[in-house]
Amino acid sequence: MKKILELISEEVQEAFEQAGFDRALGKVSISNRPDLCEYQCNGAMAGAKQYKKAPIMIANAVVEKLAGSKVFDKVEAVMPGFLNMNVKADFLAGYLSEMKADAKFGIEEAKEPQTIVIDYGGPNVAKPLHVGHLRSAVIGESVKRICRFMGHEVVGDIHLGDWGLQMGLIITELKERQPDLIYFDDTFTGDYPKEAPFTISELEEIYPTASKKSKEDDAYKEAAMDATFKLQSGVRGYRALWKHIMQVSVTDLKKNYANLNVDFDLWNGESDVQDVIPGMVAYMKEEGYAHESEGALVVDVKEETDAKEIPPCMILKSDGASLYNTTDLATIMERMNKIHPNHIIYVVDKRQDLYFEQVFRCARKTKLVKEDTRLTFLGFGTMNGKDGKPFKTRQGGVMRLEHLLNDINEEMYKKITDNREVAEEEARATAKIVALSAVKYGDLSNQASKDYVFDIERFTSFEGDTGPYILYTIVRIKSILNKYKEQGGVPADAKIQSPVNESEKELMLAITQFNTIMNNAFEEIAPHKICAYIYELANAFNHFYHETKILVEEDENKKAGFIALLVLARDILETCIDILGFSAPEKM
RNA sequence: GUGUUUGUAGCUCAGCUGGAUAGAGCAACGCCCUUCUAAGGCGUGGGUCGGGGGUUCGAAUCCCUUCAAGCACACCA
Repeated sequence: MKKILELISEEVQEAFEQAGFDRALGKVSISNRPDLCEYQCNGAMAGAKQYKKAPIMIANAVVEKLAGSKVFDKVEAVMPGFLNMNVKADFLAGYLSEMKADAKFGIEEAKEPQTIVIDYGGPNVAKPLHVGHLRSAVIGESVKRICRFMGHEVVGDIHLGDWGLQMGLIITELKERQPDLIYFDDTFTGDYPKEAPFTISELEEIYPTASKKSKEDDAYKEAAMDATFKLQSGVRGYRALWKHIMQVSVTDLKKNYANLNVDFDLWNGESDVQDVIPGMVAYMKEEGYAHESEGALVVDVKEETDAKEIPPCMILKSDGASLYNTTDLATIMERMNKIHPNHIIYVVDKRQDLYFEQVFRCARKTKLVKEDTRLTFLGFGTMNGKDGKPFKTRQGGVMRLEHLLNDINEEMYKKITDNREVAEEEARATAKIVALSAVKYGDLSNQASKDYVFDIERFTSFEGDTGPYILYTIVRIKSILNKYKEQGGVPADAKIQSPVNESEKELMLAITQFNTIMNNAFEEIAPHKICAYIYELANAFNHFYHETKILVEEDENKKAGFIALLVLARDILETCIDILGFSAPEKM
């Protein structure tokens, strides 16, 4: 269904045309002076030059044509030429009724659904997730849900760092510790054990140890590089160990991501494209895209319009080894072949901006992607501590994601039990739900591209622009609806009525924005717009709640109208938070 | 050095495809619970939109310039 602004604009555009002016001038927007009106149109001022008329003259002429409109309650021309209008109560009620009857509250799904791949620039295996992985997961998950809600096909790929030296390091360290493992016996031809010879916590300790040793000990580093080479050339025992590392890591990663309510359709990684790299490199050479430079194989990607020199995109290092670029390009090629995406969105740290610019240009130049395939770099900013510097533990180390989440759960639990008597188990469960809203809302309510300050105290507060405040509002609505049911009412049967007071009308107006907001959030890939919207909606509800006695209303018709509005408000709020990637409890 | 991003209230942030008096939240202060969750609501104070030019009937928003901070700049990812 049409957005309310479209409906209103059409009405005003018609009036502009009837008055002898260009239709296009009749575009209506939400009023930026809510004290004066609900909607405004500035077209009269924009058209003044073109028609050599004073703006107010044009505005007056349009007002005249709008007399008797079925949409507007009030239309007036104000100096110097603003058109101010309020909509009729029954028009508004009619619009909301339509929204309520629609499965997606008025959102029209894309007529030509696109296939969108989201690349989370995933974590490295065998390393615990840390706070740096939070944003990619949280933002990516939300972007995925926004796109899906708008009717597109989305494939989320975690894209693990599962190849290269880090794997060689782990294997080397394992060999130091357990040289007798059959994986290191070249003469062994039987089946390797199913169980990995290490646990996740050992693995998490092995990598940093090995990494440190390799920096201090050249022979060790040599050994690690050799192990990497053996792994990559397919030595059986090494491959088997690699599989164990992968299996143990991925199991752990899945558990951690599940706690964040984040999941991926594909658990691909760098290792998945190794087989296609030689073919891709050969292709780039044959077609003359790639050439040698300082011993390395590169593709030039600079353009005349560049304000600054963009270095070439390196395909192979001078020792012939592949690197991140190679893998990413090969991944693009594979995706084009297997998934045929219209659009690939990379949700990665914004510091990789230049790097991705190179990769994208290279992919276009070498025709790995079709001309109309969109490649988007959705770079996100750093998560800082209260001091404005990158978030660290109290000791100054990197904070593990698991610990961060535990801290917040704990904080939330404390708040919940401080506030009222709740059974232990229920308090824990509620704390977990609310804590997740705190983290995700805290992150998503900021523009993705900006750095932001992670402040547990602020995020977990029930006051202000926070996740818990949104949940509290939803729970409040649910509570009223439950009481209504206890009284014998059936919320689902209630019909929207015309608003009976100002705060109800304001709530209704806020609800009508859903369609516009979702479209904007999708177009601009901007989850923070949804946060801003639900905050406004929650405020509108709370205001209405305080002005209006709902359950004690004696006029049953009016009461049903309130209830219908609450049902719609709840559904839209819950839809929005679901799109943001969290949910509301029944009680809190 | 080059490029790039950011600079809005004491703090954390919206607003940036130009429109009327620049908005929220937190913090401060003051009201509102015999009434559907007061984990709430209402209100008050607080701003050279980094500075300076320009374009425009109109600029936080567009352009130029300047200052400050962050980040990036081919064999890491």
